[in-house]
Amino acid sequence: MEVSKLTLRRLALYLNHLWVLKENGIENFAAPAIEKQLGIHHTQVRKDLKQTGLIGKAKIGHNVIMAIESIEKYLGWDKKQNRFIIGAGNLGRSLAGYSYRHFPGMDIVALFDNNPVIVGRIFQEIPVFDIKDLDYFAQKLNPSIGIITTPPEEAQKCADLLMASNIKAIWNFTTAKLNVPKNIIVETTCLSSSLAVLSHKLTNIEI
Amino acid sequence: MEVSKLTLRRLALYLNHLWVLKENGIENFAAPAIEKQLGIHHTQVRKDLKQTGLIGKAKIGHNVIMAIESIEKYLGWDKKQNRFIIGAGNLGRSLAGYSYRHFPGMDIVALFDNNPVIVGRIFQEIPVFDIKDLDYFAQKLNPSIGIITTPPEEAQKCADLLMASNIKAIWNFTTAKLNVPKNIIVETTCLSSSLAVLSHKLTNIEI
DNA sequence: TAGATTGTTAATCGATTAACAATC
DNA sequence: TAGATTGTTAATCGATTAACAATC
Repeated sequence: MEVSKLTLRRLALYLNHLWVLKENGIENFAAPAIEKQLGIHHTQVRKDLKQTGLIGKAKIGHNVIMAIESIEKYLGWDKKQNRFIIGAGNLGRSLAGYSYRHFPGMDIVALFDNNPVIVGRIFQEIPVFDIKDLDYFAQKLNPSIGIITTPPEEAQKCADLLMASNIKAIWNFTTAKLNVPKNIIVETTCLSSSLAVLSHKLTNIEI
Repeated sequence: MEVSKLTLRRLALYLNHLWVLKENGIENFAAPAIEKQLGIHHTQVRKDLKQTGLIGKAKIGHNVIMAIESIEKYLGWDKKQNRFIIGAGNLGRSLAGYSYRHFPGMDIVALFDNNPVIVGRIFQEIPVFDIKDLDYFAQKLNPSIGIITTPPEEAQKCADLLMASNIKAIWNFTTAKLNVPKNIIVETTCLSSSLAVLSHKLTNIEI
């Protein structure tokens, strides 16, 4: 059966938490403790972990390190994968800087831009190449994901370029709706959606 | 009854789409067309719009401009509200640059940072102030939302400062779990959650 | 042992989709 | 008028929570 999107999102949250536990040298964790700390029901936590193949021990719970490995493997974050970012503006540069710590398996190897002032520069140790050379570098580095952080007007053109270079997954940070064939995976992160939730709560609390 | 978070998120998506229609001078739109373009079921679209008070006309649908106004009002995006960003790194600078076009009602009036190299500079026409002066500017500008874009280790400290300056809503872009009293509204945007969905799909399609 | 935690099944809850009469 | 679209109610679907026996 298809795993739920919501489970996948929660797995990322567990990981964030487990890394902190690991850093603090904590060996085991239990679902009821996660419920307290992250506000996710303990039964839900167990079901989510089970999806990744994890089996706990009664009274003890789960081993932190084994759980991290299991979740990372399940998400495909256990092996290095090259990623490209299209659009070397502030958002692109910001994502280029996310370290293994927060995005394991997320190795940005190149930024691309069409602005000659930016092309050739280096941000967070990642070089900015000319968008015209995307295909050349794609052949060389074989990236699995292309991340689009351009203005929305450029997004479709960038998606087309990525697909032409045989990239199968796109992480879209623009508001544009991308037109792609069914075999291409697109995940759109719309920041204004999150703001909508916050804003609405705020206006209603003030009444 | 409480409106669903999912409805609020979708309302932001409709807005993105409606702005484009408005720019193209289109007067009316219908739910079945939205379904085609955004992949959201037409019954769902009508229910969501109805939440904001919109009533359509059979055979015609809804007026684009009226719908935009209704959704913006519902989300509290119809009136100017000052916002502060804590953390003037790339992500903070990026958000500072979001225009009214994508984030109406989202007026960033100040960035704050503790890095003396950055304090005093201006990004996207927004000045960076010293975090020590947060309270002074909060009294002056009365911001409704504080946006945290610092490293996760600093996030709780920033949240405490925001609350001390009487800010009631926090948009948290870090992986840290913030400890706040119930009357404070927190919305956490976890970028790695979206990546998790994409990554998992990618690993499974390759099998 | 006693009791905390596990995994699983059943019950509940909420969200999405289907069906359909009303309407412009 | 005919037919596209509306709003609403009912049916379905899926996700969350409750209950509980098993276990370490």
